[in-house]
Amino acid sequence: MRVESAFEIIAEPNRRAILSLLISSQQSVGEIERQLRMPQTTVSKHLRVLREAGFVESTVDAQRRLYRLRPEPFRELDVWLDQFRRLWSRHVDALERHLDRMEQIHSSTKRTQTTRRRKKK
Amino acid sequence: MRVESAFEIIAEPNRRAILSLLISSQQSVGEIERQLRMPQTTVSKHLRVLREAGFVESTVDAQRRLYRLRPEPFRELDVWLDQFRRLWSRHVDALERHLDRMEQIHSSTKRTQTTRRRKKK
DNA sequence: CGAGTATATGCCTTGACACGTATATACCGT
DNA sequence: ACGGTATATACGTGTCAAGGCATATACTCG
Repeated sequence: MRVESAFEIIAEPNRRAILSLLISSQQSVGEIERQLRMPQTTVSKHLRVLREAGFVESTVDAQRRLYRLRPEPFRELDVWLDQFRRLWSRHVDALERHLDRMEQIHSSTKRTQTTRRRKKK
Repeated sequence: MRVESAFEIIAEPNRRAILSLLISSQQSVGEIERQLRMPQTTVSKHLRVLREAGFVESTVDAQRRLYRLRPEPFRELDVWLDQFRRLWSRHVDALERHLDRMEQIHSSTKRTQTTRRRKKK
């Protein structure tokens, strides 16, 4: 059982689809299979990978297994991504400043129904 | 030039290392090479992938190329991850409720230096 | 122009992984 | 206990990408 990083896990499109499916509520393998039009063995294998990586957990319900999300690995991803958050917020600020200036420049002329910018906090 | 999803790009550990390096400031290929102790061709190839995926951009400085981060792909990742954000905040809430109850139960007994929970919004 | 430096690219090998097919395991209702 | 349903696993195969090595390109300085 290899220890793969959360990043490698979510690199696979089908796995991301499964994860997104599970947001609404827990699902059985068969339900996932039908909704994603994916062979059962494929679904089961991806679920295994997801389970071993901690993205999902399952409980037994008769002959079904119900899979649901677990938060931890998502947190890990978020922590990593957080390093870069300054990056795009800075960028958005710059964009807003730019738009504000444009608005200012044109404010004397025609006042169109431009959506109001909210002021920076 | 294949169009790979941002997820596949960041699945590679060396690429994540490069991205993290570039947070502080733009760097030349040689600087990256030295800091990450990675062969130059490897660095160049990863940079190519990162550039084609929009994670970085470069400018020419004599015979050097300076690479710096671009925000867009990170945004895309954040948007995806955002779907799951309810998940772990819900989880934290549940934990807080639990701890609150524990505190309540033990409030009559010993009042330890447990870090105060902030009240839920 | 020639040597040196910085970076990019092409080819090849190897390993990982996603998928299909077949099969095993487990639980249900009758 | 048996047939049916639900899920997991084993094996073989094709694909693709990362890395090593060699080489190409481009710029600089003397």
